[in-house]
Amino acid sequence: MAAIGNALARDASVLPLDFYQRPATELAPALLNKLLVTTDGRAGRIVEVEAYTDSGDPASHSHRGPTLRNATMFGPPGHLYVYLSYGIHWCANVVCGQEGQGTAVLIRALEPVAGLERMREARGKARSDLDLCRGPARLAQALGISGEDDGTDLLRGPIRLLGDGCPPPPHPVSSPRIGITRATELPWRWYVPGNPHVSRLSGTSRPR
DNA sequence: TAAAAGATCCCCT
DNA sequence: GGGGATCTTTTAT
Repeated sequence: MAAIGNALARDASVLPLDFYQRPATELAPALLNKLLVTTDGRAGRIVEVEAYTDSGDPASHSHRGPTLRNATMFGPPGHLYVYLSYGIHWCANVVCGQEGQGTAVLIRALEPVAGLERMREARGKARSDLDLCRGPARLAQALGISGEDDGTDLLRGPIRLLGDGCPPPPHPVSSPRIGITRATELPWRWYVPGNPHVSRLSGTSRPR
């Protein structure tokens, strides 16, 4: 599409490896406004993220050490960790830090930028374009991300992360993480203030 | 072998 | 705004 075509032509920078080689709490706000792009032309701007740090974080999948499911999370940074949530929903994370550390950033919401027709097809239940990518499982469905994409190299594709030439917002907002039951006091969720595609504007995590 | 929990979404009121 | 769906992964017995 023209939108993504122009963005690629203006600044097609794939984010380099060292962009990912830092703590999740640093990478998370830096990911805001970056572009998640698929080879078939779907793209979204990241507007909401959450940091999950190493085994010291009781809410992180890496808390109890490596398992079959979270193996990608303990792999090299710059890769996509995709897992199945509640037995139904796929969610996508950006692996960061150092290999073996087990830290990643959950992508919670995107603003659709290109390939909206394909997103609408993939998200038949979305009642409006605002619901296409608002929520971690929704954006995965909209972009066609599933378990087959676990371990994808974000520098090579088929799913890639682009710099876009657009810096993070000058004043990203942080709040507690959503949907977890442990370490709910840590303000490790960041979002672009005022963006309607953010899943929840005032964030408080809900106990189950 | 069994049981419980889970980084959610959707529909209904 | 609230509750049910749904099933994989992990941990306990």
